[in-house]
Amino acid sequence: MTTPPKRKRDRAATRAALLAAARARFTLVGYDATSVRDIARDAGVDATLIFRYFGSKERLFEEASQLLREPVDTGTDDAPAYLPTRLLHTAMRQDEDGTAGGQPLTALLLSSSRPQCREQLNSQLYDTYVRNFEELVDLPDRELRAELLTAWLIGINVARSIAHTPALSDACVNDITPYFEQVAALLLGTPPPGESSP
Amino acid sequence: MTTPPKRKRDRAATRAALLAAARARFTLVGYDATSVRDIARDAGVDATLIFRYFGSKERLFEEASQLLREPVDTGTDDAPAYLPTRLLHTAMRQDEDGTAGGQPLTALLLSSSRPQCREQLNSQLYDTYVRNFEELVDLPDRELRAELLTAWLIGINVARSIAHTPALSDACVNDITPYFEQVAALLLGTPPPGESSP
Amino acid sequence: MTTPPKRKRDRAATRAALLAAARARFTLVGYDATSVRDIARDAGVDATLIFRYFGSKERLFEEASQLLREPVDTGTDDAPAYLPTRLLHTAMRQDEDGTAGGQPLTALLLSSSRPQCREQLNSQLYDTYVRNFEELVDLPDRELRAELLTAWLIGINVARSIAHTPALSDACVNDITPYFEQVAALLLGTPPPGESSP
Amino acid sequence: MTTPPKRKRDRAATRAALLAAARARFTLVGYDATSVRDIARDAGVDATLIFRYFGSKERLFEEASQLLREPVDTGTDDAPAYLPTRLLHTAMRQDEDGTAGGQPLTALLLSSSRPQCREQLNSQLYDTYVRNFEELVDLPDRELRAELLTAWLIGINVARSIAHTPALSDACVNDITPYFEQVAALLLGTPPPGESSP
DNA sequence: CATGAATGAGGCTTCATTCAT
DNA sequence: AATGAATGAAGCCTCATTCAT
Repeated sequence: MTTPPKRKRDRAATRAALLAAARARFTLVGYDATSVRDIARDAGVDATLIFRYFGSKERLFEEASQLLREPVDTGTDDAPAYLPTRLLHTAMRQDEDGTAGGQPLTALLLSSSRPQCREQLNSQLYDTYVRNFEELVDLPDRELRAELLTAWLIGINVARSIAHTPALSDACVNDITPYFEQVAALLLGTPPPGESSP
Repeated sequence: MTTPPKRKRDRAATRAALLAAARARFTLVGYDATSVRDIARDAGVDATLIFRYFGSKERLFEEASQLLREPVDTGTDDAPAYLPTRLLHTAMRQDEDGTAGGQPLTALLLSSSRPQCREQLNSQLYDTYVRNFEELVDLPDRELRAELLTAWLIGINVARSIAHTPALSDACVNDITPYFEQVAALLLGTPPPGESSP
Repeated sequence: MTTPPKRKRDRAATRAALLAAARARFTLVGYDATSVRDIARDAGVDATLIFRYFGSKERLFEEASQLLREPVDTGTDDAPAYLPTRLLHTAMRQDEDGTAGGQPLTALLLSSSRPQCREQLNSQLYDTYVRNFEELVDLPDRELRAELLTAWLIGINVARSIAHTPALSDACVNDITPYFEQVAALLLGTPPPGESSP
Repeated sequence: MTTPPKRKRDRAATRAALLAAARARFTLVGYDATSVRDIARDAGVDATLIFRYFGSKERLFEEASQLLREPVDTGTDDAPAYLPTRLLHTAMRQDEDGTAGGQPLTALLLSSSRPQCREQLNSQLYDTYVRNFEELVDLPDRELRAELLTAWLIGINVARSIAHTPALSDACVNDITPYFEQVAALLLGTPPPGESSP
């Protein structure tokens, strides 16, 4: 790519650069191990601007880790059978962005020494995954089943972005989809989207 | 007796106390958020002794997370069908220990900002879980299937010890075992241990 | 009309607004605790204009505290017996101005960490009070007597604008005048203005 | 004096040195204009020790400015006529300590941009001076009379330690006592301690 | 051997000030 | 002429670590 020599005097661009750099760092090493100077250096600007634009490192983190708050189109009106698959894509979205994009889930996990992050992680997991899965279940142990499937998405994320286990790191969404759909059907008690078998 | 009232620990006991305190703290909040003074206070000794006995916080962490690595009896000679269930117990062991015991996986995850931890996490996951699962598979995508099941164990651990999702946090191993055995059978292509269905 | 809705101040008005805002802030919390952005916000203009118009915060302060220094009509030609009373009015003038006016003495006191302020405070005290009192005295210890009376005016000012002691804060000049005239007469060795006794 | 080459590894001595240095600086230029590094340099120790021994700059200030809290022997049982004189000594105590001692009143005044300091100043003034004066008065305007005399002590302090007016700065307590006793008698309506006239 | 005083590096944050638009 | 983006210095504070005692 053609890196511009210096992006200057552009509020929106600087803010975005800081946010991107923060997302990348936070996703890579978490909150504590990231210094505001690191972020600023990556963004190519002065560290003071973080406070100008975000108020504090903490608020920058909140904003950077809340990308997942994109409403997660929970299936407008197509068959609910495809909802699990769509959430799998959400949890693995990192691929499309490239590494620099930053997976909010990873960032939150790596920053979980902070109590606020644990809370945010918990509520975000519920809103994004558990709640949606739960609505599909019509069996005993609804909550447990939903959380078990959510846990799997968490684990897939960890394996890929933190532990870097080889097979899962190399796999793309389509490689995993058939397995996921089978297990989702089993846990939630729903029929799989098609009749495909891996 | 002539010994002063304040108990005078011998070298081994002090070392062990420090190690235990370190393990507990690292499991709770990870490397960065744990200070040597925290550990020393928990152990009831002076912080300097950490450097005397371990050289540095870093080496204390290495040793503490080594200790966390127990050989995991990989199924001595009983039916291999029970191996997944045994590894589920390993991943959920936290309950029996109480919080202070320290879940190796949790500690490593919370400290994953450190590159060494990632490597250790990766190799430990492989040795403990992936390798064992892999040996049970006799289908294409052996590695991927093994890692997918491992990812689930990771996720269950995270959901319980970090995110604290309600249903999974309250569940005990026996609540989860039936689901796990079904999914394991599905992913690994092995018959479930009994004919039980949840 | 073609002028944009946001009022476009002319140079003089902006300068005056900054000066007024500066005077008020400096009087309230002194030099160190006042930031240029505070002043600019109060004046409703951009902080840069402070540097454009005054060069630096320091020079703004100098000018603002110069403005505070009004010539103090040292008794044109009426009976000198009324001079102390007039100076009491000067020292308590804050009431008439309202808070925003800025009491020179208070501003200088609160900014006395700066050496320049101390000098200015010293010379201003001399010019305004000590010198005038001294000329009334025809006894030994002229200077000391004049300074003792000046010190009282300082203390009254501090009690009212900084320490906020209740009775003195609520009192108006007329409540204090009789006491002051008695003490002034005693210290300066002059007859009191009238024969009034409190 | 024979400055010790280096006072080392002595908790009490280091703490005392820091406190003395802090008192001096705070008395000289107030809270804002004093940096912890300044204090530490004056004390000849590392700035970190301020946090080790006092917790924060703020708590160091509180401790340093509370010296006046020495109970101020409010006249055990001798004639109350001597109380004003004793309080004059308190307000001028700086002489005995030398400049380095630090007058808490001065420190509080120079730090009055901080709201906490204003409160502390107010309550300390009341406890030390106003309340004691008030008890001597048996006339109307008790509170006002007491505050007026207190204001004078404040002003004398300011004139000597901040404004440095020449005559008052050179004077010692005995030079001022006769004037003070006369004025105190006048304001409080009490007979002067002896029959002395200046 | 053990205690704890001392240190230096680095973290977050705010401020006055300059420079491009 | 005026706005506000950018900067560098400095401030408070915490941490791991070393050094006397």
